[in-house]
Amino acid sequence: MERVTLQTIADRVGVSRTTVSNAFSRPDQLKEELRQRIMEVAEELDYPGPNPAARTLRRGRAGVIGVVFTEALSYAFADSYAVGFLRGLARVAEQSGTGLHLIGWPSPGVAEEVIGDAVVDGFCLFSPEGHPLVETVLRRRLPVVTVDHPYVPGVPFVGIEDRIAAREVAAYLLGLGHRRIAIVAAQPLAAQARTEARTRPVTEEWLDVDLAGEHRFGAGRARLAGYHDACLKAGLAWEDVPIHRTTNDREIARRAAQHLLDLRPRPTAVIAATDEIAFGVMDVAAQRGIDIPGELSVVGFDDVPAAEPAGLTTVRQPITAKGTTAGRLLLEPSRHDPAPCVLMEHRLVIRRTTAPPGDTSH
Amino acid sequence: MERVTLQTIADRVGVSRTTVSNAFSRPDQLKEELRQRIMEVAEELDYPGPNPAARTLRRGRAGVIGVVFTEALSYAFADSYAVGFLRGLARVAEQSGTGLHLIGWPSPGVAEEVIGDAVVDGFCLFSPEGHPLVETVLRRRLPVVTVDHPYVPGVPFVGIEDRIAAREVAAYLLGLGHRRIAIVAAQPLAAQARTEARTRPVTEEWLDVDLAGEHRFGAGRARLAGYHDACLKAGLAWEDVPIHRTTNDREIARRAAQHLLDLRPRPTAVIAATDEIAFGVMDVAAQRGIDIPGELSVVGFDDVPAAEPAGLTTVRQPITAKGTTAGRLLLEPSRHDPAPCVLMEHRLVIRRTTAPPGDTSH
DNA sequence: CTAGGTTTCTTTATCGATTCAGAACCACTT
DNA sequence: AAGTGGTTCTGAATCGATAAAGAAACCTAG
Repeated sequence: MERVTLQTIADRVGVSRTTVSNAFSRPDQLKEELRQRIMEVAEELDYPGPNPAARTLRRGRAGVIGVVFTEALSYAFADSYAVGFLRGLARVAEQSGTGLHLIGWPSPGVAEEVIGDAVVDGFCLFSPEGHPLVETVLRRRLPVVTVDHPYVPGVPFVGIEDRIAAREVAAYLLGLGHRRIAIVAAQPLAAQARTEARTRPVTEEWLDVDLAGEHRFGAGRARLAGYHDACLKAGLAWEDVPIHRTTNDREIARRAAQHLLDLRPRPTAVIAATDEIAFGVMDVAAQRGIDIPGELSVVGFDDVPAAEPAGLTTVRQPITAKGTTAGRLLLEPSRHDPAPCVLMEHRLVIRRTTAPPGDTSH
Repeated sequence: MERVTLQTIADRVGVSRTTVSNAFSRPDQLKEELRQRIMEVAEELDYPGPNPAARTLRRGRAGVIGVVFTEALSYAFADSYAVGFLRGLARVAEQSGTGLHLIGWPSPGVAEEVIGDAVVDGFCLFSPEGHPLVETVLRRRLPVVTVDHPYVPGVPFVGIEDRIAAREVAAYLLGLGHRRIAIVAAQPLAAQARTEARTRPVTEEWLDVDLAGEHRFGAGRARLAGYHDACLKAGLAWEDVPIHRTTNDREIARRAAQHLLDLRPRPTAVIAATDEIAFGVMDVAAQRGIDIPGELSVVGFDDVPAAEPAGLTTVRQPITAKGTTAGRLLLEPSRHDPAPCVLMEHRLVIRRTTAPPGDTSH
């Protein structure tokens, strides 16, 4: 049996293809009676409706936006920060009848092809710090918005002032009196691939935080720069601050935490570059019977939903609002001339995982 | 400036359009030297790569599957059960280079159009209990897999034995000695729309649980039927069991919980049809200073990630595995003849929110 | 030196719709 | 009778690529 198309129906009813097309897409363009007849025949022939690919090709509009993650999607769905962002993005997309096409980066090469083949009207790049996919996406010459670094000239941007926020949270710990502070940085997979294995001390290259315009680098790096600023100001030698890096994943972060809590003397505080990582640190502390905040203070970053019940001191940023803003930037028809660069608010939220350094006799 | 297509490049280089196409899609079909030259010209003309819509039209394959939710996406992303499912689905999709097109149902009418226009090779219907979108999706005549009810004849299905599992969890509570049990059922929005406002006693119609083949109805209904079975067996009059229904949303569930905890005598146990709802009940209990499990036992269903830290007694079902299974069913090339109906394992997980009825003097 | 096989590129025929300009018809006015 | 304006429908052109088959050039071996 041949495939049923508009033409099949047109022939059967005895009208032109155009008229059948109108019956589906512009019912007001033809007599109700004829439309009825066409619909009946369509039903009879089991016509599945106008082919979306053909329609998209002709119209030049897909009604879908692509959301590109730089890690595997299965990771992204485990990360409440990413999910919160999607929530916001979905809200505005749905309202305008726009679909969401999610693209992850499970392994090098796969996503490149998917991006090239994605039938979309624009892309949202989620936290693509230094990732090769950025290039792939830009080559499509479609509207793009970047979320959370890097700032690409000419491309709309949504983020927060990571460096400043990081400075605040580190300053808060220092203000409590902590001096033996350890850092768990979130280094994106892409950067990691370029250097060595995980959970090893951060390389100088990646750690060269003394740079202007950190927006051109990742959020991870910007936060690190902020921690650095605060330490410097408090008179702490940056060389004395142990730093480990890890992916933004609770389980993987645990490994880094093991190393840091093995240090002697043990740090009295750990700064985690994300909440997810902070949870990993707390897991290990709990497992070893280290009291938080009595023996160890922990701070995170992001204020994901689970942070509140966990009592985690962290930096709140408007996760969902980032999504809605990014969505609006992408869907707005107006051509912004200087690409907008939206910097959202953040706030230090003090909960129960931080206290002045206490019992540290180890 | 005119748009750049394969033809533009072909003309400029002086070869046929097909050759340029091959340069992009089948590099082995032409001399490396020529390919280089074509790529150079493409670069020069700022060609964004072969148009995906045109490509899809010609190839007849999109490399994308649609995932249809029956609520707004912004809700779905707040529901860890849905997110867990997506995680599993994403895993298998990514491995085969398949994209994910998410479609929600923010308000009647919008999704229908999006579904009709979705450039996909198949659909995964997520828990579409009695939802009108099922029809819309089926009309596309593409491969479909249904997750969690209803069972549509001829359509592959993935789920668990909701009724049996629900029976178990209710029987457990009854076994502990509870007699004043209240139920918070999860009624899908679609069914709700057909009846009245939320948080009112379930209508007889929806509640007519005494039916064979509950697979044809929703998971919500199947679970209710299971609770019913257990009560009946324990000699509890079904009429005496207060039931409220609500959406699967923590916040909305709180309202239902308010009503139930206002009852005098107050129930000693609450059966929630999902964990998310159970959390809502626990929120209200905490807010009113009702001790769990001392004064009130609570059980959920699903065992979402947050259930463990919360100590919630619940029914575990393989959330992520459901996603991978659904994905495989959809991506597998083989035509299953009798549509497969995969029933996965479940298990009652007893934690800290349940105990024999204790202090109930109110 | 030629039959047969490769490699490399071209030609022709779609994929399935939408757009846009215009034809045919109708009812009314002047 | 001719002009005006609307509705309803048609035909041709187009969206941007890929598939399949064929032609030309180039090897290779007998």
